[in-house]
Amino acid sequence: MPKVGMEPIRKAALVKATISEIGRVGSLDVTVAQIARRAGMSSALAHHYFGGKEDMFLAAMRHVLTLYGAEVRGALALAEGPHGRLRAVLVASFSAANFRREAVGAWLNFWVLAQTVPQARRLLAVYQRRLRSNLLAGLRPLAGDRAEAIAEGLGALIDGLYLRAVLRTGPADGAAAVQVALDYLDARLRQDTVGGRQGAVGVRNG
Amino acid sequence: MPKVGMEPIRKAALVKATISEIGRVGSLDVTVAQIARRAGMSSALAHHYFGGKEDMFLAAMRHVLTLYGAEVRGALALAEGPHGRLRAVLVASFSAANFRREAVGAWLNFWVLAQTVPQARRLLAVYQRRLRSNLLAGLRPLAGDRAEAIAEGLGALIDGLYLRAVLRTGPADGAAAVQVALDYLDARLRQDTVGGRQGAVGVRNG
DNA sequence: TTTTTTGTTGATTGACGAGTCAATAAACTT
DNA sequence: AAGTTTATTGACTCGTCAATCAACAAAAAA
Repeated sequence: MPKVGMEPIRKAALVKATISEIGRVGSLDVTVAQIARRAGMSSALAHHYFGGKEDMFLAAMRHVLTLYGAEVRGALALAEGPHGRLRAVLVASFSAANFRREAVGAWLNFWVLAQTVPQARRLLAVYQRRLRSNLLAGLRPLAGDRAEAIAEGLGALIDGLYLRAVLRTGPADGAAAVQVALDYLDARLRQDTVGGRQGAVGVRNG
Repeated sequence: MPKVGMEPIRKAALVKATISEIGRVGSLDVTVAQIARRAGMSSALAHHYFGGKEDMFLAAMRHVLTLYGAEVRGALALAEGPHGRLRAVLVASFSAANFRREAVGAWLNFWVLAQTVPQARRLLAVYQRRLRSNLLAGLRPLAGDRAEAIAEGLGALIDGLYLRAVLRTGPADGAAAVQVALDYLDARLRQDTVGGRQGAVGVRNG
């Protein structure tokens, strides 16, 4: 059977299997054997192609991140104007592909991984920077110097919506999540046009 | 040495040690031996007082949740008016005690646990319901029928801010988090008073 | 055709960890 | 004093799993 040029195919299969298994089990407590089996090969082969389990995790994370990045870029290419670009980022973030249970579960566990594995932390930092920069690009023309603050809140809100999707029992509702994010955005931008400084909730005292 | 009435003391020590170790290691991959050692006893004794590792996790989770609930209740007792109550919930959520690295790290891992352990999921659901209800109590007088939507967003935002605190290297800045949440609140409430239906970002087309 | 490179796996190793048990001892009861 | 309950641990069992290895097979290069 040994055909040649298997390496990329097997690696890709392992990456996919890693994400699947993490999503299925709901934690990083997946064995290499489990992953390998789902990818249709022996555990020894998995070890052959990747240095070890951690490398598989990192490769899986990179893959999820790459897919996400590609989707955002694609949506951004078609978007017009600051509003359109912001919408695009949000829609892509909660697209069916990125917001499905499996991916979200994997995402949560990457967060856990990032607490201890510097490589993972770096990858997550890359994602955050990219998200922030994408948001800022759309926000600056609309909110000026308040763009930074809005972007920070919006970024956190997106992460929070992901987090909450993990717990929901049914299938994740991307459209609803987008709506929540858009409502936030709408409110913050409107706030700017109104122009008052004093917050209705007493923002500055306390 | 065997004094009598040790049970509650040992259990409490184990619960605290569990939280500490999860926070320190950054994952649920803590051994019973580690927890027991930090609590100053043998692993056999830990097994004696708790049925198993999972029970320790759940007890730890319950404890964190209890502390959080107590802090919120305390803050709420002093608060006046809807604005004050909302502020109180936010300030308590990001108080030094609840927002310290250790607790936040534990929190993240409870989320992971909730993916597979029904008990854990139920506990988390309790927290979410309570938070939601606290927020709604403050929001309804201020935002009427839009309270639900605002509460949902605010809840997700809070969770997201927790999530992001996990990744930050320095000490968590609770005051900054509160500010972000208040800005959100301020914007959403103001939005109401302005009264327009059509979103500035094109909220309804999609 | 020999050699080398690439693909592939079953079997094994070595470590680690959850949970159990038997044994010891202090305190409380009768 | 004898018996019972509570506290406590070292040692052990049993399972699991990451990682390695030796061996085999096919393709490519020499």
